[in-house]
Amino acid sequence: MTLNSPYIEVAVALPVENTFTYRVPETLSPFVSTGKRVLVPFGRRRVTAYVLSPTENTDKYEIRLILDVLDDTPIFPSSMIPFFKWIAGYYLCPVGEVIRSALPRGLNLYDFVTVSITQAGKKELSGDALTPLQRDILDRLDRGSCRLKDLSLPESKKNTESEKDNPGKRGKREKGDIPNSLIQAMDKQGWIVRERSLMGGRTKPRTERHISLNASDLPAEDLSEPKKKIIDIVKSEGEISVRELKKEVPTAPRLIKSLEKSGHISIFEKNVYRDPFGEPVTPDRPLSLTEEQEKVMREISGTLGNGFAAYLLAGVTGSGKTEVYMQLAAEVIRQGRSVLVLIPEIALISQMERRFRARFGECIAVLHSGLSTGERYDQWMRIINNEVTIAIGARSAIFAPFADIGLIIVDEEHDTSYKQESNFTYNARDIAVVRAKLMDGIALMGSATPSIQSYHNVTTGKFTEVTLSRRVEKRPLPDITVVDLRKSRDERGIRRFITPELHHAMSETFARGEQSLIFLNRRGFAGFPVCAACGDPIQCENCDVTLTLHRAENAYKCHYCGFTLPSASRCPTCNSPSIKLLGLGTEKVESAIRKLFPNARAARMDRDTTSRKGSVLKILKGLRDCNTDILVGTQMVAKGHDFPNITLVGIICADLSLCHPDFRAGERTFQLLAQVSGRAGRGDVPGRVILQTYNPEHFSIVSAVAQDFKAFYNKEVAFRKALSYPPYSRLIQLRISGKEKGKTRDFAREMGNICKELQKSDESFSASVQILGPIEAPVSKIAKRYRWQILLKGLSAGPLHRYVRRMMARWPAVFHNSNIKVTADVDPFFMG
DNA sequence: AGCACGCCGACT
DNA sequence: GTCGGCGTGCTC
Repeated sequence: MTLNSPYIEVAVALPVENTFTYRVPETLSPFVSTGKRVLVPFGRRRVTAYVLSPTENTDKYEIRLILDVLDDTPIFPSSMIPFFKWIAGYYLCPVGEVIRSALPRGLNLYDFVTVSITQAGKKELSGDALTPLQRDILDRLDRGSCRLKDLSLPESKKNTESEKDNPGKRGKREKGDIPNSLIQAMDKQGWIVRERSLMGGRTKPRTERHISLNASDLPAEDLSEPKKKIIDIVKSEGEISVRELKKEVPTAPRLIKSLEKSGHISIFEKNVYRDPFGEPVTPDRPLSLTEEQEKVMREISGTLGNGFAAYLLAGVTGSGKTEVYMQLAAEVIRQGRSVLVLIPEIALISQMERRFRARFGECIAVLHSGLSTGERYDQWMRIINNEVTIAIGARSAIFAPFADIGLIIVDEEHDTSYKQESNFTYNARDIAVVRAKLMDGIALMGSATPSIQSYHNVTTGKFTEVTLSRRVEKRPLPDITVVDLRKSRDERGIRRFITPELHHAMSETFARGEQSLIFLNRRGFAGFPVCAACGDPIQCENCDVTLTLHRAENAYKCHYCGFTLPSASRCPTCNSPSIKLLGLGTEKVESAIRKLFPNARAARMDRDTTSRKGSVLKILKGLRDCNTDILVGTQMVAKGHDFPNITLVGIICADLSLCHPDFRAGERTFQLLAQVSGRAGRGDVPGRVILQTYNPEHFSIVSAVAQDFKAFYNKEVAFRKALSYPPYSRLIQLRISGKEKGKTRDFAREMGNICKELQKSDESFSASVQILGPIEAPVSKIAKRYRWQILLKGLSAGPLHRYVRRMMARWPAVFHNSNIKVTADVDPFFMG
């Protein structure tokens, strides 16, 4: 596309609200188009910006020229711009930030400052007119120039190391920042110079050396045998990479040089895609559908191509949702449009990707956090270059740069990993519906345990419900037994959490040669270590939480910031050596099971055992090959994996997720229990579930036991309505955090006053916006930052969002304060 | 995000 | 009296 106006509207890749107008010099004009990145002067820096559209000069500003065009082809289609703008508006985030987070990492160029020493500075080093800090800086620069940002780092590193030696910690070491004024002064003195240069753009296409035969057909007779072989291969292949060639002729890299010299072949670099796929899969064909599947297919495919529609596919585990997804996808592709499939983060190596690849072959891109930056970039470019029609991935795949999308599938739509918690917070499930709407496509959300939000959308007519209520091959649902943990309260040791009922069931299962899955939603060994002498819990230095003992690592660990304390430590309060280990985690359960079943092969699956790449696959393989009899795990085991030989599921304590200070605790508990239970008996053998709980009469647990979603929904929704929580209201949480306890508290209170003031100032706000707080966050300190929060509740999204936008516009400094951070979390998930 | 400008406390 | 801290505001 060529621009007919020399002016363009861009969004800079910085947290800046506005968009900006630049002029394109004639020389660059043919290369600029919507969706490309350009380098622009911004203030006294150069930054990367995204071209949004051509525009007119408004004469309001002095318009500057763009410096360069950074892309050969657009890196996002212009049809995505309304989507980006919608997200920016809804999630109260600058559009440049939205685009930056959507694109592959490591593409952008940015200015940075390097500092180097001058001759005058070197002379000064030998004198004695310097302060120690100045001397230190010049001394380091004398050994080599460095980035301004890195200047303060090496020394503080030394400090931490020396301080690590003595266990008497509590050292207050801030990151030894060097004041900018000092650098400025030294620049003035002429001891140092500062320069700006561009950095970044490290993510690039990978190239590989290829060879091809030259047109002039030179005789190959008098060549050596290996050289002849190379010529033969290139003759039949046409063009081949040196890497491939090496497999046939190991000495090829040396030989091709002389072949090039003699004019037989030419060598050149060619862009290649990095291959993120694991082992190849064997192709399959569409299965014939059950009557139920057929009905769902007919209902949805009948509306394909007729504009926007949203469906909630409520399908029990094992009811064959994936087959429906695939056949719908095939239909959409036949209509010439693309398909987007979102899956929960944890199921990266899920069956979904394998099954889609088996059906659709090479026309699939994958986008998930397991990819390297380069692989991610390549997958992105395959989509941009129209080489694929389907993209599968975790939440960030919602930004896959297809120009036209006919169908967006969100599998396990209730899953909390669709909510992004860092950077700008979005919910991929929610914006999937938005993107489908903007594209006139179809959003299809599937789950065995739908979220309250989505089911509510069904009752209001926003979504259409379609159901798969029967398991394929008519496997029966598992039989669930509830064990009241209050009755085993007086037991000691292992018996307290592995009740006789569970123990008995496990023995039987093991004796029959079948597998058991033991679920506990907490990792580590003991989650509540307490000093036996003074009774104080062992707490994290940086966070307001109790540490968890991890036996395998011989350390107490903080699950929020990663802080560790050697397990041999004494009580930090009273220095007593005896620490009682209360609470339990998967590690303790695993060791108890090894004691109870010395002959069984036990394994554990949680964040600690799966941190290394490939370890999940290994654990799953152990199960599949029946090399594991008992698997202990956290919620990781509840998600998306097929365990065909498991006939018993044991839930150690169903209540753990119930006691969070969060209105969604019941919903999460129900989903987790229903999902874990669904893991039992997927093979030919019916499953059995032992569910241990302290609250056998809690409705989340009762309905999970009955596998009755509707019963749960009706109770839960009544409670939400009574307290006016979502889906009967909208929430925005303002999070306030700072390093100083008192200042953070004062700031939060001040902020609360601002909120109230704004609310009173406008009648539309006083009627529609409620302010709860400020209160100290349930976890009052994380990573040395004190946390407060204000919850804003509105009966509808419009006024609530307008209210916060007004606040951000009127008190911008409040949101861009250097010491105290305020962020707005739209539709918060975790209230902690 | 950076970077400049502008206003108050502890130093010559 | 100035130096230098950081709160506030702007970048087409």
